[in-house]
Amino acid sequence: MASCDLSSVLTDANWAMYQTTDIDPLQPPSLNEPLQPLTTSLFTLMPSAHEQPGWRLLPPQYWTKQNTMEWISHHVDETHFDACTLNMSSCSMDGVTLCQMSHQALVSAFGSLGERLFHSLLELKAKYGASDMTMTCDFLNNLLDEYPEILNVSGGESIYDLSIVNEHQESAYDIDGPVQDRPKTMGDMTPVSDNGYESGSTLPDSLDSSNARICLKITPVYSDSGSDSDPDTPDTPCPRTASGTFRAERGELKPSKRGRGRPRKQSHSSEDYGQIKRRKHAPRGTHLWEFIRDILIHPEQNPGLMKWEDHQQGVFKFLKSEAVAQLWGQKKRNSSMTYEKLSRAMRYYYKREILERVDGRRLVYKFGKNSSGWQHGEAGL
DNA sequence: GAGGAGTTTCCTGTTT
DNA sequence: CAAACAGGAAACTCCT
Repeated sequence: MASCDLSSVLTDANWAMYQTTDIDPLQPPSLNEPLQPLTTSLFTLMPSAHEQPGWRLLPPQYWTKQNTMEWISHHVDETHFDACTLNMSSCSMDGVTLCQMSHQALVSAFGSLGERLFHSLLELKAKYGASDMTMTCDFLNNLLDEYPEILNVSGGESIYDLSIVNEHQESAYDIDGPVQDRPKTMGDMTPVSDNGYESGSTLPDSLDSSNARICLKITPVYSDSGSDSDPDTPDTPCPRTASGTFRAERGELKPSKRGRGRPRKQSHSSEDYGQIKRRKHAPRGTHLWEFIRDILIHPEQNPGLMKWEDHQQGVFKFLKSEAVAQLWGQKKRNSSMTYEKLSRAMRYYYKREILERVDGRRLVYKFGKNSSGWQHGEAGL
């Protein structure tokens, strides 16, 4: 019963993140926090920006219940703690509540995991400090002061519009929706925020996604002015996603064939962001095939995404290929992931015999001899 | 910093 | 005709 409730809930949380079109976009995000408008809008937007969990981006006191659960899940994973022993109600608290918990309270609520959670919480509190949010906002405001063009591409946007974002939650979530469903938004977004690649790789943890989201929010402005971005500037973002949009929308922009291969990532000069330091690389996570395997062995957590065609043989099928790709993209913080790209990576596994071909069957793959962990029926347990 | 693994991105062509 | 499949090529991130 209580068994693995946590993982279910956590998965639900993940799903909520993925299924952003369905999640409570209008859910009042409990904005009791004493935040200023900019802050409020930013942090309302931030947590679902990418796969990067909100708890990594926010000070604990600003965590939502979901953030808290993600955080707990993170430690459950790291310690291989048996989540089944956890009481779900203990996990369902926001950051404010969490921060008020004593060491003893944490231990009694989470057992042996509580000790670790307590220290993690201490570290996070120390790391962010109470003023971090303010600093973040200050930085963003300074950034906007220094680079008003960020908001002024079409001459009218102001920081005020950022707070408007918060008033229109559907917009906020719109930018979170599956990329496939919002090519224009993303395409339009890229000229400013994102050089057409990973957003914010040049921004620090606490800022990158928030910044990206600001840009996301204001991007509709760019849709008509994208060409205004100075084509003479060496660093002119000419993002792939955007160029794709442009190509589709503007015949005259159709360039000669682009070169083969992955486009070179736009590099910001170090001065671009002043003192901003480059974000540390996220640790390499699970591999794609493991991600796929995990979806298969936890079908209850990923309803309708994939299914076993022949579990004994390791044959499985994508039911919602794009959704799986989006989920994978979310995990890798890559909002432009598609099934096409994912499947390319899958095909590389043939050579390594992690996967085997299943001829003549679309969306069907088979685990190969170099894969593991899918054979046993831990699924659903 | 080099080099390798594991993707990611894009492309062209083929098959279903 | 669209979607999926195949696989080459090159860029990129992360890790050792």
